[in-house]
Amino acid sequence: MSKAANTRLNILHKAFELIYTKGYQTTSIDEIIATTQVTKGAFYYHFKTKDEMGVAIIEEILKPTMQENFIKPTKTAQNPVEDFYNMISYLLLEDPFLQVKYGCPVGNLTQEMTPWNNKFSEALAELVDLWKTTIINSIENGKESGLIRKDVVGEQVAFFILSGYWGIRNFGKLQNDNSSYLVYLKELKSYLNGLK
Amino acid sequence: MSKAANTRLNILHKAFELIYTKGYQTTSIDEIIATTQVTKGAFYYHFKTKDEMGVAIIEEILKPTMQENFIKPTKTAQNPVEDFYNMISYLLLEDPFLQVKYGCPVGNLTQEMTPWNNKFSEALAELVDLWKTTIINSIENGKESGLIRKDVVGEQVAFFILSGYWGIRNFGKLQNDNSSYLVYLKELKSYLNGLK
DNA sequence: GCTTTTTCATACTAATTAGTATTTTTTATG
DNA sequence: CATAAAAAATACTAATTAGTATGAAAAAGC
Repeated sequence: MSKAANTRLNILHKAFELIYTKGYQTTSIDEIIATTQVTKGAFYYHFKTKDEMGVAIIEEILKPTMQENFIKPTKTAQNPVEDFYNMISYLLLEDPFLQVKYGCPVGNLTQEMTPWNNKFSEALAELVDLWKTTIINSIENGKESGLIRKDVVGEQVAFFILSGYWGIRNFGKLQNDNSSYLVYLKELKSYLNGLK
Repeated sequence: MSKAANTRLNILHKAFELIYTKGYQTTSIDEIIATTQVTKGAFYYHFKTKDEMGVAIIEEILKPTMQENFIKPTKTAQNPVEDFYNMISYLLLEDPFLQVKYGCPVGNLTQEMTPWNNKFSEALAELVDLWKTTIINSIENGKESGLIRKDVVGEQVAFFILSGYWGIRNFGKLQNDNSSYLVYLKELKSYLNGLK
């Protein structure tokens, strides 16, 4: 990787971490360049505006991460019900990057930037749609293989699961401990079993 | 109501509307006093800081509203399953103040202010706990009257319902139309029926 | 009516913000 | 090596921010 591409990625990564923990609006460019040890000239060489950087984070950091962690695994998936539970459980309890008190990066950005910034909205909507579609496909597969009831509606379940995930992430932020996660996961398991 | 108390409430109401639509951090005091037609002197007479005003909004605007709309109605509740559905459905589709594109005021504030502002966290946690407890009580009543299965765990269901609500509100913001609400509500009904 | 306290108005400050203008250094290319 | 282009460094600006200092008007108490 060229040195220039490296500084660019460095900015994106560090900025993402700051934004994840502090929020987008309250993370200043001065703060970003201070933690990246990059000057303002370099920053604005790579990004025309702060918002352009924000969208780049979504497309170049969040999207690939999601592809890798959520989309790819379902290709080799066997049992949708178990897979969904494991996916959510992993994200809530085990993912090494995500922290209870900071919530879900995608959820945070969605909450903060929509409906005021169209570029953000579009980039985030694309992400979420990708995830949603993956879940729907998984459910359809499950219906064909007989692991899921035929009358289950994939889109409904997808919205239900993802909404619950975003919501409980917000509860986690509020309470700053994962006890709510544990309670939630029990009910999620019960709900998912109802799809069989 | 005295004139002073009136200006105070006026500030709280207008500020709340601005914060609901724009977010807390991006709503400036200058903007608040401009829309309220109140001077900075008056503002800082009533509130020592912006954050103090923010907490006052939670306690003096959001809390009473929630009491009136969520807590009170359950006193005369008959069927928990139907009541939950109607409550969420009303909030999503019919409440005259709430708008799809602006999400849930409590959810928004939680997302934006936790875990960085303890005062906000505490005030919000109190609110949410109130709502949660109400749901749990309602479920216990339902279990006694035989409308809900005995093996249903109230706390789990409460978290599940509230999480879903917060989450789908975020979806609404993202898409800026209520189509996701409609899909979500169908699955919610299906889930709630499973509690019978 | 006079005084005190409450309530509000005006003008300011110091810090922070995103972004720019300009120059310098580094890298690529012939 | 020479030159051009890419990448980065420095110093600045104009606007916005929360909050303050100080004084004036309104209301309350006697």
